[in-house]
Formats: sequence, C-alpha cells, structure tokens
Amino acid sequence: MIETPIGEALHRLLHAYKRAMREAYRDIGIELAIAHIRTLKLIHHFQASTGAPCTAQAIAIRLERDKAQIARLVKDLLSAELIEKQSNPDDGRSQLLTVTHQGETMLERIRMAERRASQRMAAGLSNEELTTFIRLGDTMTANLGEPDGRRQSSKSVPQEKL
Amino acid sequence: MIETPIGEALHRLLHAYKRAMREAYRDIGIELAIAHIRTLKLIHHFQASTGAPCTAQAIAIRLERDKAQIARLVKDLLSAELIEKQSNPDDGRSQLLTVTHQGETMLERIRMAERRASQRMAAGLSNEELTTFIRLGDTMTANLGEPDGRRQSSKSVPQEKL
DNA sequence: GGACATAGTTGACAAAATCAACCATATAGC
DNA sequence: GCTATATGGTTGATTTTGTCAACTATGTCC
Repeated sequence: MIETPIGEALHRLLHAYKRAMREAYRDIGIELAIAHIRTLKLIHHFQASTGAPCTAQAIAIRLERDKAQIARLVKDLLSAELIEKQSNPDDGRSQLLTVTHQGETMLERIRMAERRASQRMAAGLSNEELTTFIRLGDTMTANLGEPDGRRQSSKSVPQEKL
Repeated sequence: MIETPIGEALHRLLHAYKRAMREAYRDIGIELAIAHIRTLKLIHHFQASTGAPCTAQAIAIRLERDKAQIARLVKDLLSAELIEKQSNPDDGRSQLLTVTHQGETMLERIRMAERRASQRMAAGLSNEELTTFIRLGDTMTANLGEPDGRRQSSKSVPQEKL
C-alpha cells in the first residue's frame, strides 16, 4: 500500500500555487480573481486553438465547473470589458465570447506574472520533469472523470453534511 | 516557453480529486467534509510520527491554513467526538489533540474509501510514476513556500478585488 | 405542433477562506 | 516583579467559491 499522500500533496500544492499566483498577479497590479483569469485565458485559448470563438458551455466543460458559476465569471469579464459577446448565428441560445483588445493586453500582463510564478515553482525541475508531472496529472484527472457520476449539474445526489 | 498549463492541469486534477473523494466517502457513508477528514488524518499522523499529540498550531502550519479555520475544524471534530483535547501541561495556552477510539474507527473507514478512490485515480500508472508525481508536487510546493510572504495570517497586504 | 434537450441566467444557499480583533498565557528585558 | 511583546487559540464578520434548482428561450426530433 502506498499510504496515498497524493491527496495531501495535491492540496498543499494547489494551495501554495493559488497563493503564489495571487501574489504574482497582485505584484503586477492585476485585480482579477484566479477564476476570472483562468476563464479569460481559456476563452483566448479556445479561440486561438479552434479558430472559433468560445461559448460559455465550452468553458464549463473545460473547467469542469457548474454553469452557474461560469455565467457569473463571464458576466464579470464582460463588465470589465475584457471580453465581448455576440449572439451565435448558428444557435440563438448561445453567445460567442471573444477577447477584446483590452483583454489581450490583460492577458499579456497575466502571462508575465505567470512566467515569474512558474519559474519560481519549477525551480530545480527539468523541463522533462514538468512535462511528466502534467502528463501524470492529466491522466489522473481523466481516470477520475470517466467512471461514474457524470459532471455538469447532473441531477446529483443531495450533499450530506457534518 | 512552456505555456504553463500546469495551473490548469492542477486545478482540474484537484477538482476531480475532491469530487471523487467526496463520492467515495459518501459511498461508504462517511459524513465528514474533506477538510475535516484531512484534519483528522493529520492529527493521527502527527501523533503517530512524532509520538506527541498534536496542537492546533501544528495543523495550521502543516495544512497551510488560517488558524481560524483550523479552530473551526477542530471544534467540529471535537463535537463529533472523533478527537479529544486536553490542556498542554507544558503550555497553558495550547491544547493537545488526540484521536479517540471512535476517531480511529473512522480513520479505518476513511482509509478504505481512499484506497478505492486512489486506485481509481492511479489506474494505469506505475508505482514509480506515482512516487515521481508526489515528489515533483512536493518540490513545487516547497519552491513556492520558501521565497517571500510568510504564511499564517501574517499581517498581510489587503486583498484587492474585481 | 408537442415532447424533450440544451445554452444561459438567476436566486438561494452551503462551504471554504480570510481578516481582524480579542483573551489568556509565555517570555524577555529591565 | 512588572511591562512589553509574542504566541496559541477563539470568535465574528465578510468574501469568495461552489452547488442546486428553477426558469427562459431556443433548438431538435418525431
């Protein structure tokens, strides 16, 4: 048995990471919460990689978050004018999201902060190790994702509490 | 440049992991939140590895959490009678925490749930890969921890917001 | 047209994190 | 011993995140 301190390690890392990022962003004067930044990045990334603009739905799936939460993140980004939405000509229900010029500028700043933070984080690790780390992480995520309970507000079982 | 999807990967994994754990615990009928479980485990682990019972302070440091939060977690565990506290003979301010018999039983059940979940998570990965993963994760955590802002409610700079 | 699925929004609420203030005890310097 | 300051712990207030459920509007299938 491995005694599984994976969870522990994971939690600590994620926490440290969030803190570091928060600091890094703050140092550069970025006033967005991490979730907003992630969303903005994703919209950009989606746009860049698929060519087509992003829908809220796509974000929800990619980020594995409740769509309610996405709606709020998007709303904030819209009101900060970092992204724009336009109705999808192919589907009247959905909105296409695109990063504005301001958004691009923000992304540049974000990248700068991240470069710093990730250099700090990756200190002493080889590129290969980092790649491995990501690969393993993704594999585990996939492993956990597959099996049972389908994501995305799936009529799930009521939460119990202490 | 590595394009750093580390953050992404990390977030998704952590999220998937929490969800999986929640499910696993629920399946076994454990009604504790993840944070409580982590705390209970830590108290036990501390006790086992150092011989001495654990203080709230030690938990806060190890879990890298605000002490206020720890106080609440501990309070819950106490009222669930999974742990007990007794005043520290060496220091009138602090309380020593020990796992009760009930707590031990709970830990057993927790381990069972975890064994399942981590088997699921680790599917297809070698033991070596897992070890590597943890090692890399810990290294990164350490890297992030060291540098600047000392932890633990350190008179920190006011948070900005959107 | 009707039944049903999907995109997105919103309200309500639960859970987690953070901050600041506070009490009691410790410790150090005098 | 007395004072100043640090530390362990608790609590209240507030913010941020995450989750559920209901609802609107549109799309799809038959």
